[in-house]
Amino acid sequence: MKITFPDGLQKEYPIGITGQQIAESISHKLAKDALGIFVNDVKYDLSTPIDEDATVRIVTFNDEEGKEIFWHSSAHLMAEAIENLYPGTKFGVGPAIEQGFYYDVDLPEGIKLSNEDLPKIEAKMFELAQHNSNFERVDIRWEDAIDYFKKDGDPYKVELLEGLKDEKITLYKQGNFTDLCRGTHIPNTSVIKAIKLLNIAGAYWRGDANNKMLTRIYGITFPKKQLLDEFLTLKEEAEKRDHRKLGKELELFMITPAIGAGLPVWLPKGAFIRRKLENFIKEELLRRGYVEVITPHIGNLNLYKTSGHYPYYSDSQFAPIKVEEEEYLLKPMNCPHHHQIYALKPRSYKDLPVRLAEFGTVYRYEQSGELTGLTRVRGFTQDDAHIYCMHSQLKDEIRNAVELTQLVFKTFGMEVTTRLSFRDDNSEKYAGSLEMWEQAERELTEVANEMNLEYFIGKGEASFYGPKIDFIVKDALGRKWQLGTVQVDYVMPERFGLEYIGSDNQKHRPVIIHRAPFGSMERFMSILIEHYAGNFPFWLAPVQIKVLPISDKQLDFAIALESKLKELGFRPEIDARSEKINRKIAEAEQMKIPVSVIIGQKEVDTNTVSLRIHGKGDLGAKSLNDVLELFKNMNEPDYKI
RNA sequence: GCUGAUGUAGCUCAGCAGGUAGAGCACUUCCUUGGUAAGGAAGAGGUCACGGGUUCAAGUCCCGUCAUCAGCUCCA
Repeated sequence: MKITFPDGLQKEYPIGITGQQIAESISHKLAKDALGIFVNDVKYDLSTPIDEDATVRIVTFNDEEGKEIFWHSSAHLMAEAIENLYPGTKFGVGPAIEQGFYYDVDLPEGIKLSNEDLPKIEAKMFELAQHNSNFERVDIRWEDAIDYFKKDGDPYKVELLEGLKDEKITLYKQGNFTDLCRGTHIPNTSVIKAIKLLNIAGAYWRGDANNKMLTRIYGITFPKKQLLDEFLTLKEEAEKRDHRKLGKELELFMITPAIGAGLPVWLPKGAFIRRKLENFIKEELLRRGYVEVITPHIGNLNLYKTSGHYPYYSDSQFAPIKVEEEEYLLKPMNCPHHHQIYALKPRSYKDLPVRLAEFGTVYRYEQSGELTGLTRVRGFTQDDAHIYCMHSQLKDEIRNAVELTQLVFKTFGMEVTTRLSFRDDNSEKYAGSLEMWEQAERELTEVANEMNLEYFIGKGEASFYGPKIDFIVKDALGRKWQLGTVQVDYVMPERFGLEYIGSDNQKHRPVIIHRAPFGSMERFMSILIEHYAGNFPFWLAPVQIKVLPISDKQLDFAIALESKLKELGFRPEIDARSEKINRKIAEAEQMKIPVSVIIGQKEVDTNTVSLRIHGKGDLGAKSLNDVLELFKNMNEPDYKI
C-alpha cells in the first residue's frame, strides 16, 4: 500500500504496518522521538496497524499534537502513581492542557493531599516510568466497560460511560492502571524523563458547582530534563511580571481590606498611567464622532428592572440602597443611564448615529474567591460607549468600533485572540427573539469576515441581550482575560422604547452597539503592566527621566536641568541625595525609569549630559539639544527604541 | 460561593518540643562628594491579620472571622 508523507513523498509499505515501524524505516531518531501518528488526519497509536493507502504525519514532542499525547499519557502515569500510593482512589477526568496536564481524583475517605505530598507522587511516577510499561489499547463492549468500572468501584467512569452509549469504547492500560480513554497514547512510559507536579486545587466533578468537589492535581512532564528546567525558568520569569507584584514594587496601586476586597486604589504613579490611557482614547473618540457624557454611580432600581440586568444578575450586584421609599442600585452597567440620555428628546434619522461615551465606574459583587489583583475586582471603570444607529448604519459602526479596539492593541503591541460570542441553545439565558439573534450574529460575522478577522466562535459566551466580538489576551501566568468588546443589541431599544423619526416620518427602533476598547481600565492596566513587565515606554512612564548629579558640586546644574525638562512638559525627577552614583543608578534602574541622565563635572563643563537608557545601559555624553530632541521623539506612543 | 494553602516591622522573609520576637533592605541622624546596578556607622521601628478558647504561660495548639494565593464555579 501507498503511504504519503507531509512533504509529498510516497513510499510503498506492506499492509498492516504500524506507525512505529514507519518511523523506524525513516530514521532511528524519529523512531525514538515519535509519540503518535496522524493517519488521514486521524490520531493513531504508533502500535495500531494501518491497512490502506494513507497520508500520514508522525508527531513528536515538538508538535502541539505530540505534546498533547505526551501529557495525556503523563496524566495516566500520575493516576497510576496515585492509585499505587492511595489505593481506593476514584478517578474523574485527566486531560492534557496547554501546559501539561491534570487529573481529577476522589481520594479515599480521610486522605487529604497538600503541596507537600506532590514530591512523593512525583517520585512514584518517576519510578513507574522506569518500568517501561507499554500503553496497551483494549477495545471493549460498552456493557463490559460498565461492568469493569462498577466492579472497580469507580462511579465517575461509570457516569462518563453513560454518556458514551453508542460510541466505540476503548480502555488503555499501562502497568497496573487501566483507564477509560479514547486515546491516543505514547508507546511506552519510559520516554517520560522529567516530571514536575505544579499544584493542587479543588475542582467540581463535571464543572458543576452542585457536584462533589474532587482534588485536581496539575503537573507537567518532558522527554528531557533540560526542557523542564527551561520551563521552570520561564515560569519564574513570568511570576516576576505579575502585576500584583509590580504594582506594589512600583507603587502603582494598592488593595486593602480597610477599604474593601476587590476595590483597588490608584497610587499617584498608577493613576498617572491610567489617565494617560484615558486621554489616549479620548483623543480617538473625538476624532470618531463620539461625545462624552457623565452619569452618576447609582441609579433607580427600576432602571435596572427595565433593562433586565437586575433580575438577571441579582446575585452578583450589591444590594439595593433604600432612600425615602425608593430603591437605588450601585450601577453595575452604564447602559441604562445612557439610554435615558438618548431618550431625552426626539431623535431624527439625521442625528444618528448618536455615540455616547463615558469612563463609567461600575460595581459588581463578584464572588470572593474570584477576586485577583486588578484583573477581577468589584469596582472598575469601563471605557464605555453606546452607539445608537439605524440598521443601515450598523455594520459600519461595528467596523469602526472594532478598528478602534484594534488600534489599542496595536499601539501597545499586545497579542489578542478574537472571539465571536454567540448564544447557545439554552433559550432561558437570553432575551429577545430568535430572529433578532440570528440577524445580529449574522451581521457580526459578516463584519468580521469583511475585515478579515481571525476569530473563533464561543457558543454560550454572548451576553443576555446580544452577541458580541470579544478580544481576549493572556496574562503573564497564561490565564485568559477578556478586554475589549463590541456588542450588538436589539433588545434594550425595545425594553427602553427607544425611537427615532425616519425620513418616512415614521417612528423606528435604533440598534445599539455597546463597546469598550480597553474593556475595564483596571483589567487593561493589569495586562499592560505585565506586558511591559513594568518597563513602561517613555510616553506612559510616570517618571520619565531621572536626573543624577554625581556630587553636590553638580547639584545646581542638575536642578536647572530638571526645571527645564519640566517646563518642556517632561516628567523628570532629581536624585539629590549624597549617595554614590552607582547607588543612584541602581535605584533608578530598579524603579524601571526609562532614562537616566548623569551629570558630572565633565558634563557641566561641556554643557552635555551622559545618557543612560533603561535596559540598554550607558550611551555616553550627548549635547543637551540632541537629548531634548530625543526625548521629544520618545514622547510619542509610536516611538520604537 | 466551593476545595486547599497562607497571613510575623514599610518590603522580602526567619522564628514553631508552647516560656512574652529576629535578619536584610527601606526609614532617621552622622560620616563620606564618590563617574554607570546598592560606601560606612549609629538609631528608631512589631496588639506576630482579627476575635474567642485550651494552658501557669500562645506568634507557636484548637475554633471562628477577615484577607491573600492556586484552582473550580460565575463573569453584563
